[in-house]
Amino acid sequence: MSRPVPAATSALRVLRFLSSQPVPVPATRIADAVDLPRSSTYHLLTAMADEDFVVHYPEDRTWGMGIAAWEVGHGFSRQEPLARLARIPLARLVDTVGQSAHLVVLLGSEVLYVLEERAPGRPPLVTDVGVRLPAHLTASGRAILAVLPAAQVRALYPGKDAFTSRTGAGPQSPTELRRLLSDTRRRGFATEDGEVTPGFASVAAAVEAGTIHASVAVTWRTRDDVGNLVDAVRTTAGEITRRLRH
Amino acid sequence: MSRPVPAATSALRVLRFLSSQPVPVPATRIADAVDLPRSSTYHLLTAMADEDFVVHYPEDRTWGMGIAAWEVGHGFSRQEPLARLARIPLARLVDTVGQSAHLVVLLGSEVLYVLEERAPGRPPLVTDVGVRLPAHLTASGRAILAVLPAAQVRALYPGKDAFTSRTGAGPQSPTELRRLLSDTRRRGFATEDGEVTPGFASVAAAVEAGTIHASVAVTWRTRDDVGNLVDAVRTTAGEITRRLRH
DNA sequence: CAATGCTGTCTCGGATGCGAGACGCTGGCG
DNA sequence: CGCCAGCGTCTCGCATCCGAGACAGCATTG
Repeated sequence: MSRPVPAATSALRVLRFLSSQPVPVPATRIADAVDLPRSSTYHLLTAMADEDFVVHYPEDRTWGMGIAAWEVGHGFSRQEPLARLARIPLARLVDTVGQSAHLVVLLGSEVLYVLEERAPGRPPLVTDVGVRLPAHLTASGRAILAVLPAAQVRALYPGKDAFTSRTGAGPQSPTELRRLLSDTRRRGFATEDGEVTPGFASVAAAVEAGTIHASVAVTWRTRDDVGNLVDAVRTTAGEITRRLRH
Repeated sequence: MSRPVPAATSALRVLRFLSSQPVPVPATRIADAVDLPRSSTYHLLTAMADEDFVVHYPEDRTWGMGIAAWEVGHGFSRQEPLARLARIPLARLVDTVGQSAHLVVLLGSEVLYVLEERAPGRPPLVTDVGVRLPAHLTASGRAILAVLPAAQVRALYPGKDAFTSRTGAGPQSPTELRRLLSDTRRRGFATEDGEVTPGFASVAAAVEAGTIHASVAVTWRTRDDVGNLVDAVRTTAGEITRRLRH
């Protein structure tokens, strides 16, 4: 087994904690969150500030994210094949259907929004990039779950307790989820209507390439009249899949 | 003076190095880049992988950025007032003028692209988010430099050597730059035509709020006929400035 | 003005993380 | 096939980093 390297681990945890906060926070809060002694926290924060990963705002005695953290995040997008290759097809999809689209990956039983392309005139970023949502409530998540082996879905949703809900709608038990996913498989795409945000609906199709579990989705206002989006979404998912396989 | 916390510093340097690489790299390259002993590098990488900041690809023996690094980057965007507040005005600007727009901040004598809104039908991301370019060549950079005190501009561009060029165009000396910036100040906006990418031109206006040095720009293909963009760009810059001041 | 709570700095001794180095493994190449 | 370069793992002893705690500055409160 490998050595712990606690200082490095703490630094990374501080970064993660800070990134989850909407605004800069006092040092004591960081120390509590990361479970680190006071003095070590200050030493650590100072070192991180030297590297521009955190910024100290002396006037209001808080610490926040630094520019280097931001650059690192975008380094990931450049390096990650999925984000790199999906960008252009996703932009084309938005131009074709005139609605906002996004790309998500599965992270445990949640989906993480990795790319978003806003359609002109729409309020930007309904579901913001970087946000996580329960997979079983989103069209994107359902599209991914539908192509996973049944055993893996069972492991992610062991019982009724695993089923949170935002609006009361959506599956409430493993049985309901199983039925939903088998419908999805039969149709070849996933849907969601008002289960994430009332008044908005989505369709999604999975991107399959080896170990990568992702999906493409388009979201629109329910009251808008949208044409047939399904084919465009499936085509885009297919194209991203093809690109990932070279 | 503060204690070094070398393990944390090394971890951050590894992150920074990895984020600058277009693809995952072998461990030895990382060890060289960060100037760390081999065995320590492996311990560090393992610890970072445990926290999902890096990923090990055993099949091709390389290490790349992990999902946590990405999340941290987007935490910054959420936390940073500039990125948070500029998002919506920038989207409106793109809808108004029908061309791609972006927001940059000054970092030394370079500009860093922080936000980008693509216009429909345009190839996405001419100048990608996260990219740095020499400030004196871009409209965005010139807009910022034009509102800085002369002494600060002199400090950033001490002599002829500071003036790199991509296409041969652009200022080559402190004198030329000074004239360019005084023109910019008189006009109230900055321009650039083919000096970053041949065939593309931009206009930019500065965002001024205390210590923040940023600007908004619109870029278009020279051969396209675009109407009067200047007013829209200046209005947007003004609105972001107002939002930053509450 | 005194009291209080909180932030940031500094010191110092002991535990412990760190780096040198050896070893086994694998895949590429002649 | 045999060789070799480079990758990943492991051990071990010493130097060094870490954490307890004391202290000083600065608000805010009564």
